[in-house]
Amino acid sequence: MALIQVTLPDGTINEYAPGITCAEVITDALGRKHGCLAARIDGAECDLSRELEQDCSVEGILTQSDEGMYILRHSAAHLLAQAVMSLYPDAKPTIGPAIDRGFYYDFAMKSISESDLKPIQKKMQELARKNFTVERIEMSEPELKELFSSNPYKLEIIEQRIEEGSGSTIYKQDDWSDLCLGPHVPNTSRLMNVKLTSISSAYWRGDQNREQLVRIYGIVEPSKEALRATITRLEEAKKRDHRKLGKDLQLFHIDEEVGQGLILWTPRGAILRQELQDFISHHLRRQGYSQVFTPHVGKLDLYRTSGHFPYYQDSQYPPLVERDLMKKLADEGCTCGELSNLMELGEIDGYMLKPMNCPHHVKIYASQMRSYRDLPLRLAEFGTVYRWEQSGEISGMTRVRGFTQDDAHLFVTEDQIASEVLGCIELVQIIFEKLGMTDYRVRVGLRDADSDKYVGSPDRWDKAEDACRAAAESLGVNWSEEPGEAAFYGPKIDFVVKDVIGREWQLGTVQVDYNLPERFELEYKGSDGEIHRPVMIHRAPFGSMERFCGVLIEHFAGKFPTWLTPTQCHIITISEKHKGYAHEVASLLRDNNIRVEIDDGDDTIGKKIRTHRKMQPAYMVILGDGEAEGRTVSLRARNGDQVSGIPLDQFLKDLRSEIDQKVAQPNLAVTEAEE
RNA sequence: GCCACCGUGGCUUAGCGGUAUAGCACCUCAUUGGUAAUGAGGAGGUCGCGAGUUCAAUUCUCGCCGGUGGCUCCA
Repeated sequence: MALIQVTLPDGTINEYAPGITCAEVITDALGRKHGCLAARIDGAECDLSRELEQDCSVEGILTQSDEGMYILRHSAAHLLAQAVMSLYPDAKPTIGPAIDRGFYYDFAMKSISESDLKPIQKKMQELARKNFTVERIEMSEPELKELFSSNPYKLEIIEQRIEEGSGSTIYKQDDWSDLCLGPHVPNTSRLMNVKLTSISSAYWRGDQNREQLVRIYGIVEPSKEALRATITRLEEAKKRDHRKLGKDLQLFHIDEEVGQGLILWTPRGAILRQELQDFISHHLRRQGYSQVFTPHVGKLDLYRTSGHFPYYQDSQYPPLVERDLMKKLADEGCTCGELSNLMELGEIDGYMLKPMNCPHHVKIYASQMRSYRDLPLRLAEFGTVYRWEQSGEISGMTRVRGFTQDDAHLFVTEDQIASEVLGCIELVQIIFEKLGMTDYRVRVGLRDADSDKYVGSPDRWDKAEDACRAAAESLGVNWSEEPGEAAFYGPKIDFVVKDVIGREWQLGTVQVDYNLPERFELEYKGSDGEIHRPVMIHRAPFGSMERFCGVLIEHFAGKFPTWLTPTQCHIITISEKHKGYAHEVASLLRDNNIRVEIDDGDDTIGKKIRTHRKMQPAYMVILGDGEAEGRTVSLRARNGDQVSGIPLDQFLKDLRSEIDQKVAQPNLAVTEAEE
C-alpha cells in the first residue's frame, strides 16, 4: 500500500501508512506527553482520533491554546448534558456551546435551583473519572432524525442546518450522544476540573416568543491548579465590583424609594464625578467648545419633530400631562388608551423627560441665523437624560434610568466632518490615556448596503464612513467594522470596555447625523451666499458619568489616583497631644485645596490605620511627637509603604504637584521609601 | 418584560411555626497608645411590603416592591 506524506508544523515530512490517526502522528513527532487535545488537518480542526487517508499537513492543538480551551469547554458542555440527562431523564438538551469564560448548556426541563448544581457537578466528575472514549460517528439525515426523534430541538436543528440528503456527525460517550460537529477531547478524563457556576434562563434560539430554557453555566480548566486559579481570579474580580465598592467607599447610593436605576451621588462620589467633569471641561475649552445648559424636560412636540417620541416610546418615561387637562379629559370619560392615542396623534400636548439632549441643542443652534463662519459650532453640556430601561436590565451604575452624558453636538459643514470626528476621538484618547484605560475596543458602525432605511445620500455616507474608519485607525487600538450597526441617521464609532465579570459596556460614542438637521430644517449661509444644511456630530467621550464611574471604580479597584480620590489625605494622630498640630496640618492642606479627613479620636494608632485603610485615601498622614516637634509628616501609602520625617512644606509641594499633574497613582511615600 | 434565586438593626450575617443571633459600625466610661482591631458597658430590629393559612408567621402560601445571574432589549 502506498504511504502518505504528512507535513508537520516545522516543515518535516513523514511517511505513514494510510489510516494512521492524528494522535499517532503527533505522538510520533512530539512524544507521548504532547499536551494536545485535538488536531488540525490542513488547517481544519478535528479529533485526535481522526484517521489520515491522503497527503496532508497535521498540527496538534495544545490544551493551553485559545482553540484548545474552546474545545475543552465545548466538551465540558457535553459532559454537563450527559450528567443532567442521567439525573433528569425528562430533560431535553438543546444547545451547549463554549464561551469566552467557560461553557453553558440549555435544557428544556422543569426549573431547578442553584442548590441542584452541586449534584450535577458531582455527576460530571464521576462521569469524567470513568474515562469514556469520546467517539465521532457519521450519520445520515434519516439516522439522525431517528436518533433524536424524541427531541424537537435537535430535530429543528437537523431540519434547518443539515442539507436534505446529506448527513452530519454525533459525538458519543458511554451511552450518551449529542448532535455535534466537534472536535472534542479524546476522552472524558480530560474534563475532571469543572465547576458549575450559575444557573439562569434563555429563550430557545434567543427568541422571546419561544420556549424558555434552563441554562447552566460552568467553567473548566485543564488542571486542578488552573481551576483553582480561575476560581480565585473570579472571586478577586468580584471584590472589585463597583456595586460593592460603591457602598464600601460611600460613592453612591441607590434607594428603592427613589426608584430603580436612579443614582444618588453621595458626597464622596460627587467629588469623583466633579473631578472628571472638571478634567474634561478643561479639554473642551481647549478644543473650542461652548458650554450650554438646558432643562430636563421638553414639550412632546419637540420630540415629535426629532422623531424620539414616535420611534422610541417603549424606552421613555411616560409623558407628563398638565393636571387640569388630565382632569378635564377624565371628566369627559377619556380612557387611558384614548389619552395615549390623543398624544400620539398630537391632539394634546404634554412634556417629556428628555431621552436625549440633542433637540435642545438643536434649538440653540436654530435660535440665531448661522453663517459658515460660525461653524463648527460645538455645544457641550453635562446633560441628564432619562430612559425607561427594562426592569430586569438595570444594574448598578452601568445600566440606569437616569444618567448624565458628557454630551456635545457639533454643527459642521460637510467638509468639516472628518477633522471634527478626529477631534472627538482625540478627546476620548486623552481621557483613556490619562486614566490608564487601555483595555477597550472600538466598533465602527457602518450602514448595511442592502437596506434602504438610511437617510442621506450614498456618497455622503461613504465620506462619513471613511472619516469614521480613519479616526478609529488613528487610535492604534483594536477596532472592527460592523456593517449594519450604523444608526439610520449616520455612521458611528463606539468605545466598549468590559466590567469585572466580563460584561461589555459601551462608554463613549461619536455619531454622524444627517437626520436631525433635516427634521429641524437647520440652515447656515455659506460663503457662496446660498443656504446650506449643516451636519451634526453627536459625541460623548465618557458616555454617561454613571456608567463611566462604575467602570472606573472597577478599573482602579477603588484605589483612585490622588487627583480623583475623594479624600486625598487622612490625618491620624498618635495621641491627644497631637490634636493641635494635626488641625494645623489639616488647615494648611485644605487652604491649598487638598481634600483632608482628620481622625483625632482616641482609638489606638493600629485601629485608626485599619479603619481608614478601608476608605482608600491616597495617603495616611501620621502625626505624633516627632512630627509635631520637627514640623514634619509621616506618610503611609495604600500598600503599607511608610516614610517619616518629610518636612511639611515639602509634603505640601509634592502632593500639590502630584495632584496638579494628575499622576496615575500616589507615589510620594513609595518614592521616598525607595531612596 | 421573561426565568431562576435572594431580601433579618447602617454593614456583614446565624436562625426558625412560639416576635431573633453574632461581629463591625454607633454611644458612654476607662485607656494616651507610633503603623492592619485596647478593655468594659450601652443603645439600636413591627425579620422588604401587603394579604392568606394557623391558637400562633420572621419562618408556610399568594401578590407586590427591591436586589443578583442570565435571556430579550438598548437612540
